Amino acid sequence: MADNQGVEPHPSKFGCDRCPLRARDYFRPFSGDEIDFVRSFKTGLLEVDAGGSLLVEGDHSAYVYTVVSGWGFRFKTLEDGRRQILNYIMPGDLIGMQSALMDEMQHSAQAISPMTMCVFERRRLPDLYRTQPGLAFDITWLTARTEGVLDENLLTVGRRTALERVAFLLVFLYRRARDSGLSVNGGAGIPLTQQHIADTLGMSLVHTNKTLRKLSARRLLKWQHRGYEVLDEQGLMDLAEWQPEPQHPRPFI
Amino acid sequence: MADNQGVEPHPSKFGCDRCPLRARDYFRPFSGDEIDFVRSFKTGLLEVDAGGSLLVEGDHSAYVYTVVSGWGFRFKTLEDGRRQILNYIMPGDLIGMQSALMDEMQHSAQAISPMTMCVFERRRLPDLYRTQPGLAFDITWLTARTEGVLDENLLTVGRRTALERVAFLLVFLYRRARDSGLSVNGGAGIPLTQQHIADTLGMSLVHTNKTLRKLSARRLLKWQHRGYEVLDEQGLMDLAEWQPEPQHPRPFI
DNA sequence: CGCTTACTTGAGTCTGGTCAAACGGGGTGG
DNA sequence: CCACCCCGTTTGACCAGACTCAAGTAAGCG
Repeated sequence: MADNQGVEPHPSKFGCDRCPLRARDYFRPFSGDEIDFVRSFKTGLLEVDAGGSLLVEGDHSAYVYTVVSGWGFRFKTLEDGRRQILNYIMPGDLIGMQSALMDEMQHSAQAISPMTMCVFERRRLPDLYRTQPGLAFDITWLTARTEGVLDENLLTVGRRTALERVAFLLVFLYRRARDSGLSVNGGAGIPLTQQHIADTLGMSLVHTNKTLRKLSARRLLKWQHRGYEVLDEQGLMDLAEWQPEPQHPRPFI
Repeated sequence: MADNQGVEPHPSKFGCDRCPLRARDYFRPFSGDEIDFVRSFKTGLLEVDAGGSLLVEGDHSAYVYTVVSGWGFRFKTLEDGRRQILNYIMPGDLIGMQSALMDEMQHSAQAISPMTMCVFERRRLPDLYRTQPGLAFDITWLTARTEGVLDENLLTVGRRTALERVAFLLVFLYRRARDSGLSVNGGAGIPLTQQHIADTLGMSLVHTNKTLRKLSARRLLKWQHRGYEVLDEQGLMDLAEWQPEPQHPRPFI
């Protein structure tokens, strides 16, 4: 599983100035001053096993995290156990801001693969806003981008058909994972189960399976135990009536 | 309709120091310095008729807006016209940040009642981040709160039944409108059509109507032309398996 | 008063859900 | 090394919640 990560598995031995994320074009470069601040802001590195929980609904966490490697998802549940996956978390993502701002976490998050995250203390956030306007702007940017993803997910779950939904989710994840530096050989490196897909798209497990089979029959993708292979990226995007927004160099902290 | 607004209909005659929003406990107070900045940041006041559009998908708007009175909604559409309402916009909400950060608007927004909004130039945002960390923090706060609302909506559309969905949406809107200072006599002041509800919850118009009827039969609410009356707030919340988060004094700009 | 928009209601259909059972591969203890 | 088990996947049969179509009613507006 370690080769799913696509980034150095032990980033702890690097300072922020050698952060493995920084090496990728996908992310925006920092000024020296910013790196210095982030280094002082960072209080540790957290490693979580696959399946481990990152955030728990109702918690009052004192930390926020930036994902360095691996991936997971955010979700909410109803009392009777119905679960809705909200979005997926990949390297560069900042999580836990909600509890930092609202006191209490209103969702949970779980690791799908082993993950490592940089840990920051929330009580130092005001400090960041006071002295690092550029980074503060980045935090807003990241939050707004997540909002955009949620918008699209809502459109998907609310208005797309089952076939369109699955097509959308799988190309979307494939592209985003690729961009984030998670090594995805045609999607095969994405350790999803059909239950994840079902819970993301508001569908039942059985119907998800049948829908995947239809996509296979159309030669758009191939499902394989805990993963899939994208056979026709454009075909999937067309089916989902979706075109990705143009890329921007993406900030992170 | 003017009495739906619940705030002074011509706030243009006030400076920011007498902003009608500021009078409500619901919103957090500003420092004198902050008010001065916001006053200089504000470049005008925009009035939009009911049904008018606030933002258009694909636009590169040079402005962001704070809603002063009235209300509307954000939405996305698929090429064939299927529409998904993402969330509702009420006084105190900041809209248009997405285009400010991503260049291009990825959703549209429309007024449901007549609206007035304060207009700010996006090019001055870096200025705000540099000199007003408190306000910058507020912007992040607002963005994160919208994200929380979207999380809940996604749970609703993905995992709640039709009856639970409608119950959820209508108490949620009722409570939030009340908190924002929109005068809602039991919800009757909320000028929604059943089509709005359908498009918010990912349901068809016909089924929305039948579901509303069931809620009426249970004496939880009463629908009346372009609006509704909440008869049993707690009953609706129970049915939806939803409890609101505790209130915080809410920032705005 | 006539037009338009919003709401209602019934009939019939279908997408997607539930239930039930079985398969297959990887891991583990004997 | 093999038997067994578990988790994830697959398939079929049946059911139901939600959709579409169609038509009619009611309420505001000019």
